[in-house]
Amino acid sequence: MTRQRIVNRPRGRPRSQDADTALHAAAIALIRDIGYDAVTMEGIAERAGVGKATLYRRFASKEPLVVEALGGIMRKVPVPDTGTLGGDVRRLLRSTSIMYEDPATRHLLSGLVAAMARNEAIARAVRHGFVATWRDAMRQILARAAARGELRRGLDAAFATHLFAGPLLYRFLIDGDRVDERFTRRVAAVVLRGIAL
Amino acid sequence: MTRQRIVNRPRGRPRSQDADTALHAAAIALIRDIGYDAVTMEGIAERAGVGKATLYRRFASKEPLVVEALGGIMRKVPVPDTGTLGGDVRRLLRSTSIMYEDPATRHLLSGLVAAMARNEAIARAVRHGFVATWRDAMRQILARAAARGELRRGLDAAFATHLFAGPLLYRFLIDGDRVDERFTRRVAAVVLRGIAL
Amino acid sequence: MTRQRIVNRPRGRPRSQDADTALHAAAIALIRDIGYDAVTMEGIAERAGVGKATLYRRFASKEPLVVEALGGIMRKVPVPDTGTLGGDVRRLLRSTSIMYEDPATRHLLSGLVAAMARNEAIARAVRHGFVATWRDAMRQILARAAARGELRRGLDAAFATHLFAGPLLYRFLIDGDRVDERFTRRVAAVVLRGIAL
Amino acid sequence: MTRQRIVNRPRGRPRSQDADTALHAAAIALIRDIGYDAVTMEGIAERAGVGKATLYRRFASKEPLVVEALGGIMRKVPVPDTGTLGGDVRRLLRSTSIMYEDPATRHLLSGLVAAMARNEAIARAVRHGFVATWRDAMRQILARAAARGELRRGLDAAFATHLFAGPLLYRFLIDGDRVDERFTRRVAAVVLRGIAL
DNA sequence: TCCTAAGCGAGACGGTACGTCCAGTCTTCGT
DNA sequence: ACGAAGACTGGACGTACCGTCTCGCTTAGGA
Repeated sequence: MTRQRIVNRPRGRPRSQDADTALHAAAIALIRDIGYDAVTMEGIAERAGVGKATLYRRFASKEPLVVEALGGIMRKVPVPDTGTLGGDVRRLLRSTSIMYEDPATRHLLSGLVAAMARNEAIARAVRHGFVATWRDAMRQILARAAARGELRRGLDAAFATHLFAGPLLYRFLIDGDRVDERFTRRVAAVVLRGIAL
Repeated sequence: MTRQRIVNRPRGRPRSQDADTALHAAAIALIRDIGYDAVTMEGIAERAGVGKATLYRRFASKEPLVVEALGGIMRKVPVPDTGTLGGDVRRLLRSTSIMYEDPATRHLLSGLVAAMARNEAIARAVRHGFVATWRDAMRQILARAAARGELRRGLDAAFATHLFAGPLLYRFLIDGDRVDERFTRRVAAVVLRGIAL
Repeated sequence: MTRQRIVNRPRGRPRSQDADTALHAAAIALIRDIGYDAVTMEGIAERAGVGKATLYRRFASKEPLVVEALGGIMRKVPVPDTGTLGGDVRRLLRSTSIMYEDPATRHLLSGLVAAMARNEAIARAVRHGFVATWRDAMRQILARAAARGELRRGLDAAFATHLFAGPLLYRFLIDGDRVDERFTRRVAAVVLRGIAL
Repeated sequence: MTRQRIVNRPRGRPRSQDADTALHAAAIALIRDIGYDAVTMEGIAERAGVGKATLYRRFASKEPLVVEALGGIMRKVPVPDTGTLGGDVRRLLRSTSIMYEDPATRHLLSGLVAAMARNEAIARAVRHGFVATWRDAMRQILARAAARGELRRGLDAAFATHLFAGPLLYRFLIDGDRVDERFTRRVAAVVLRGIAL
């Protein structure tokens, strides 16, 4: 007896991978060139050399497109392992702040936060992507510190994320200031002292 | 010789105060009803029963209008004075979180953050308004605590604002979770310990 | 054991000459349902259960398809032979007018004239089809009348067609009125008198 | 006592006469350049230098626009008065045929007939415009001929229109042939004989 | 009491982008 | 090799807003 087909075998011409790639690239390029808000679906399609129908077949609006496009850019948060809690936290905050600092991604991020604030689907996607990744990194750092006896066990990683990442977000988003190393070190120092044994 | 004009004495029919009021009200109402992004200048003018020219004579775009309209709503952050640093901070955070919680202002705030992220003029207005007010409240609290000897003098109020308000912002904006009293108390406790003498 | 598929049998190759039939039927049906202009190639293909490529392999546009589809409908103009010129003409005009009157073909005909007016290929096809047939019928009638001595020999059949069929066309196309028997009789009477010996 | 306002005083900015003129001109020009069917609303608006909204505010589709635009072109059918019925008819038919012949209006006319065949509103407009004018011309000619005793009184002008204009229409629309003077003279001769006293 | 300037609501203006639909072509899978 | 399914680019559709510009009409202060 032959194995049963999984399900829903696609019929007709399959979707072009090239079109996806071109759309992602066009979206990123346009956001950098003219800013998130000035980007239009029409402009993306044209820049990508893709018909509007093809674009709309994939993305109902520009937000999901941008989320997907950004996925390839800010996917990785390297989990540091310096041997000490303080070293790990400082390095994690710093690598995050560098992302904020990068003029290339700067506008993308603020635009993305804007989109999250208004669109629940975007918000969910980001939460399950970058945000979850960050929190997991924090969880590992805390777990190792606990294993070394630097910290009590069971400290809430989500709460630690709020404490460490919140100040950076505030400075970036509300103040519009640079999130430099001096700032991340001060945040790390104060919060680490606050959550110490 | 004729009397010198003081300055730019207005000529012609003065601007209607009613129109301003109606525009503010219409903007707020529409944001609550259909969301910040779906609000259009056209819609505001119609809802306010005001000509579009009248609207554009006052506001170049919807952001300044919304900022002004919101000014009347989130003007006051009462500066608590409980006699202890901890009490003051807990009360300040709590009153802030209540604003986040209020379903009435919730959408307004996220929409405003969205606007800040994309529009420098809005960002400036908000920074010089609500944000500055909050930081001043923090400054007073810290000063009183220092005067009581609870805290060292000269602690950076802006930095304290990042530490206290940042986690709330993160939770509100990124997680989309309720900013309840338990959360504000935990933030207050950790950060106070971190900045303690 | 191979189970027999009840429904949703995947339609593959066995459809060759059925496709033509289905396309004709779909075209006719759609013209009646939604009108000539609202008919699209896409709609015809879908209604016929035929791929668009299959459709385009047969017809470059909807006009040739419609012409071919209509061929089966308005193929025959019976050449009357009543024994007198007047009888023949009256019968020919009447049978033509009945075609105009038929609510089923009415829209098809006006749509076809519309297509002729704009598309030379359609025009040629119709001229070599229905129009030529009609003129030949007229030629036979005139020839028999001449043989009977009712009419001079060599009367131009094309011109007679203009004289007899033109008024019907005008009434049908321009006035949008019914082309009833009273009308065809009056036309026959006047024109016959005009071309009499 | 002051006179009452008539009615419905217009409010807001009045519609621009320039836009109307530009739209008419653009429609005519485009039909001549690329043919009736290839003309799009978008193209008309662009050629006229007019916003699409302005165009759609005036015309729901291109047919009414074309009808209106053509109104200015084929308004006049000069009613001939040569002193004899034959002279009048020959002149009327000839001036009509010249309109058919004019390469400028040729496409317009066939496109218009196409539109009539499919759109009742267009058909009505044309019937009450050009068609009615032509029939009235015919009526005057017949009346003068009757007054001169050349013809019996009360001959149906509409029917005469069918007889005279129908053959021209058929030749123009179905055959696609030139409607030259020889043809119009032959038609005039036969039909006049057919309706003679 | 008029005059003049700037206000007012209404709505048309030239534009841009929207999201949908269809044209005509191309690609994959299954028969 | 053919046929269905459905992807592809391209472009018009008709709508909604943008920000500007007339309209006819207040509404004030100054002459």
